[in-house]
Amino acid sequence: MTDLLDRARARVRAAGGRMTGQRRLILETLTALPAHPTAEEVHARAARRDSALNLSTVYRTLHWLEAEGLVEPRRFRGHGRHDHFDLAGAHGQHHFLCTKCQRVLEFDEPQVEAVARGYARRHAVKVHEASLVLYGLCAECAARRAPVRGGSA
Amino acid sequence: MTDLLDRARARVRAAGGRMTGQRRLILETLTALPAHPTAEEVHARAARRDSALNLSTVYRTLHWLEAEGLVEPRRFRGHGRHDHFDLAGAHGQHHFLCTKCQRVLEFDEPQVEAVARGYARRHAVKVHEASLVLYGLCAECAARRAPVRGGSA
DNA sequence: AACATTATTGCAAGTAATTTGCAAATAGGG
DNA sequence: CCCTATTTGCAAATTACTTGCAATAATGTT
Ligand SMILES: [Mn+2]
Ligand SMILES: [Mn+2]
Ligand SMILES: [Zn+2]
Ligand SMILES: [Zn+2]
Repeated sequence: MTDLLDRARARVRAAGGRMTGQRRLILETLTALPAHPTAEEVHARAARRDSALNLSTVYRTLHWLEAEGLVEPRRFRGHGRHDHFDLAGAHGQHHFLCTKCQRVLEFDEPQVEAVARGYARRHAVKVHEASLVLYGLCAECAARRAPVRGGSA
Repeated sequence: MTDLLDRARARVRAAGGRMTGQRRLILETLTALPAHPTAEEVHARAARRDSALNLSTVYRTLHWLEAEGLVEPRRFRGHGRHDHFDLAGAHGQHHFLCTKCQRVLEFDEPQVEAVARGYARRHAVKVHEASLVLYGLCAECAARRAPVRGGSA
């Protein structure tokens, strides 16, 4: 978990940048929070430790982490127009999104990488990342919608 | 292609709605345009035939089509924060996005549906749609970046 | 340890891409 | 042709960031 902080520290130095208290705090917050938090969520949680932390600093840090490949931004249908930020490597790479309750579940699936490699070879392109999103009904919503055979009427 | 217009007409009637000239125009524009146009692009093209058409009408129609399952909204990294709208069924279901030139290529890949079915069974969820996005360098950008073995120096 | 240098931050104002309220327009049934 | 609920055009509002700038503060230097 401090692995992220270490990697970030290395990138900062390599670029002649500075490891500030805000960056440290945001990095720690990112590892403490559940998957794909929004900038607001990162800010709200981090502000519990430093109430002076500004939301724009959170955005700037998130974008810097994205440029360094340590964080991956995501957008989900039905979640308004805000971005979500996932720590690269942590949690699953793919997502299942319930179109009824908007719940987002993460998962990994090696087969997807195989599909990506196949596409890359056939089209002479390089693929650095593959992201699969499945849309449907989660177990609970599916059960509530198709209530046992025979219905409740 | 008028297939879309017919399906739309059916949904309109079913909901006690009206098939206006604007809706007809937007539907025709959608089938005439290349894949995943933005609302602005749909508006610009449709306005060539009806300069009074308002952008908000385009948005309203696009969202109505989305609710009817005839159009699927997409967001791509590196494309600012605007939405793109794909006709359901037309073009490929999956996308390759060049992170250098931002080009977006569409493709189909049956294996992805297989992955989706597997996930659905193992997690007791229903999957209605699967969307794979590959990020990398397109053939041209890859060639320009890795210029033959030996380099140009 | 104090200094100098310049990356980073906080704050406020600005922007892009929609979204919404509302009065005027009109599709379609009678 | 009328009626009237559905749509539209227009303008104002909103969301989710993004940016300019003066004040701060992290690091290398003395
Ligand atoms: Mn969300
Ligand atoms: Mn675009
Ligand atoms: Zn659900
Ligand atoms: Zn390219």
